[in-house]
Amino acid sequence: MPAFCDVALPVPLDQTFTYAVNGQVPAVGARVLVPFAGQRLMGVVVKLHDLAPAEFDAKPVQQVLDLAPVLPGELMKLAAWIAHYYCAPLGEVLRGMLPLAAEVKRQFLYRIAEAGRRVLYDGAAKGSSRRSKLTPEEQNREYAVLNYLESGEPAKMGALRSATQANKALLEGMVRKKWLTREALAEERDARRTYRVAALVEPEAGARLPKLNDNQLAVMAELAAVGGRLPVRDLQVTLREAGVPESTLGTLVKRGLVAVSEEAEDFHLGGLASGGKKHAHEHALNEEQMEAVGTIAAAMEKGGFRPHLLFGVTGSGKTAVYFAAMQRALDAGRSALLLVPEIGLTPAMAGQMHAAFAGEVALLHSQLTPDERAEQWHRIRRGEARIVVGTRSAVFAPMVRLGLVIVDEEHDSSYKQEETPRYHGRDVAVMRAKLNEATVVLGSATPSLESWANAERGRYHLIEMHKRVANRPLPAVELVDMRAEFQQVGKEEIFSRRLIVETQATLDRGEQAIVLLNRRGYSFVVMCRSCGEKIECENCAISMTYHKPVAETGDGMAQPGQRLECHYCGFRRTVPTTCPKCQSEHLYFMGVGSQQGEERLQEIFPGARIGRMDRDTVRGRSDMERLLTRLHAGEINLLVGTQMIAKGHDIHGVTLVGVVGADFALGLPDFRAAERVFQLLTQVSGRAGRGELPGKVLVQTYHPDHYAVKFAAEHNYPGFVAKEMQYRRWMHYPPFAVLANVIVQSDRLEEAAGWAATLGRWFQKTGLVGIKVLGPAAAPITRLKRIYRFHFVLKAERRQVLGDALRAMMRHAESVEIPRRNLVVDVDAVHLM
DNA sequence: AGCACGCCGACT
DNA sequence: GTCGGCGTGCTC
Repeated sequence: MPAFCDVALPVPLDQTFTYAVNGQVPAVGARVLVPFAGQRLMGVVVKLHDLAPAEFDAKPVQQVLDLAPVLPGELMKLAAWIAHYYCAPLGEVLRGMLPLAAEVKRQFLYRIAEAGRRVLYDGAAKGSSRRSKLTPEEQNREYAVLNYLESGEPAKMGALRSATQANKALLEGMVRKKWLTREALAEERDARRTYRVAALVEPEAGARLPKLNDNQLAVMAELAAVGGRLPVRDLQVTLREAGVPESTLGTLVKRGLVAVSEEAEDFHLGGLASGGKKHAHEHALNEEQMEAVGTIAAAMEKGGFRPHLLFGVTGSGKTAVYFAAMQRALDAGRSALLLVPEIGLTPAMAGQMHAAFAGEVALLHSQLTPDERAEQWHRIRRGEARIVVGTRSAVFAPMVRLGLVIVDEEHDSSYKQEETPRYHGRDVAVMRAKLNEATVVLGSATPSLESWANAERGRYHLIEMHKRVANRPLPAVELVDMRAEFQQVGKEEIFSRRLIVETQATLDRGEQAIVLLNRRGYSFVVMCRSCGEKIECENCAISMTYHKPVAETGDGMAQPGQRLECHYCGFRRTVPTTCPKCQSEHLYFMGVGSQQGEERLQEIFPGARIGRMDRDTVRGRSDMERLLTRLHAGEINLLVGTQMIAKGHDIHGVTLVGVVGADFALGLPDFRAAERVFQLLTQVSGRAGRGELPGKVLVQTYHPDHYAVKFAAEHNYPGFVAKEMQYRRWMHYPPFAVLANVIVQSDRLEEAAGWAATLGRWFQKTGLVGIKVLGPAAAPITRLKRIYRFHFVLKAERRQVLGDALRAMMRHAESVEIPRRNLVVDVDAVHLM
């Protein structure tokens, strides 16, 4: 029996902690409850051994939470790989893999202390309370709490709250005064939600039906009418309407005629689930699609790790290929995992999934409650759900016999997690497939340069689909030179005359148009004409965006009032009438956001039925669903929105796409700017002409000669990628180098600057071979959420060299006492902000 | 990250 | 002489 175990805990420390095994031996991959710095934490066992630690006494494990590992071996390996590759603490990686946060609820056990007893016995009149800042009522509650605990029996906060109305702050205050002691308690709870089902009990052969009264007969008849089974809550509704008392069901249960059992709650799909398209994978596939499916299926059959890049133009029917490939995986007795970008998990996709795979599907996305998430997780772990569709973190789904991993829109930057552990879902998916010896397919109409390079180097097998389904043509793209437009019109207008004419024509023909305006809000800069100052967030070095109040819309959706908002930290303030710096009244609102676009379109096209799709109008899952339903039904014929509208929606009536200000990013100092613009233009263009009628795209641009814009207009991905590769090669950027962004941050400017300088000197002195260090420099966003930030960019030709350099830097940072939390390491950073 | 522990000013 | 507010440092 091993004497010790190493446990990974969810703390930002690059180490595991050793505990003494105490009685039951936990398995590697099982959860344990351990004492840690006066707390009780849930951790995952990563190693069992007999090596007694020399420098400290290992405390005993408090409780073993799982007999068997919650995480199978390959997920433990994947976690270790992520921790190493992304320089992240293993415990934090593991925390991100488990949904079980929902199952371990942190709680405290309160007990009366000596001082508390004295207060209670010496009586309320005595001294200390007079000086208290608490209200008399709060003091009364404190006494109630002391009374409640007087017997010496400890109590949880829940019990104290219901008995005395004490809240957390009150109890914490009493602990501080030493009236109470507090003991951390982590409690496991069953995250499964269940509901009761009533079912008719099969009568024994030959048994005579016992005598029943009218009420009882009514219940039996109701159950028989629906096939013998009905959830109790539904049955009760019917009975209430029929005037049958609820107790009747109980009577029937007692008489053995009806049985009531607990069943796991099923996952609810949104309203589009049953309607609309069905059996996408049964549609006739065209030749290219068949070939793609064949290639993927052959790879699965051969077995082993086989990465593929599926490059298919927008509208080429990649989704149908995914469905068919997943069906092949099921047929082979394997399971399949489909990753989609954050916004890509549209209700339509969920509906198609359910139609195609019914009970085999588990959906994992950001809007599940912790309980729902845990439930899906368990269904997958038990092998009940063999088709899993989800966003980034679904890459950790505990699949049984995983045979196929698909990453849809693999270029999408939402696969990159922007907090620790800063992993890239696509790259983790590839590693996962490798560990599981599964086939992996990365799909996109605009593959990332990294993936394209991997295909060119022969590491990924390239599958191409050049044709749209039903031989539909790609839309014609026309560039509108906004510099010429300005010269001709003589003033700055949001929409060009060309776009207005085309939009009008489209609406007149009874077709639909969408307009991309890739900024939220009304105006994204508020500037003072007197002093040139832009209004910045109090917490961040970021311009605040003006949001205009909107009159109450018909559907009862209340809109927030007039305000300035920081899109990074969420800080809001009222709109000043004078410049905060110089008191001048000449404040100008500049930059057009989607909200202003909508308003302007309403003025130009008063008859149009306009809808807006951005993070302000689409907050919950149902918002998106409602908007898409109205769009499909033609209730909306002109949609304006941010890049949200560019992602994957399949709306057949759309024949015109207008693009406004999407090339703005080309002016930014970001080596991926061209790639981003190309992807956005291509993706949004792909929304046009997906139905019977051909589509058209108008791109308003100030950079009509830029290669990203020109190649996007020609639907020429190979052309774009060739040019962009050249540039990346010259500049030693990915995919010709690997890169990491290192941020040094502190709420004190001098501290952050000092640490950055210290590290800068170390880099210089150490002279790492094979590494190029840029910096230290102020980060592009110098202050974020009240924290000052400096950064370095590290580039290397070899992955190994980069990792070694980062780890050496982290060791040095530790030796000069730069706290770990003030050092952010972002390997393969997508945004260098 | 939390959470103890300890130092210090405010108030009786 | 207490209370409680916050900065510092450690966690198997």
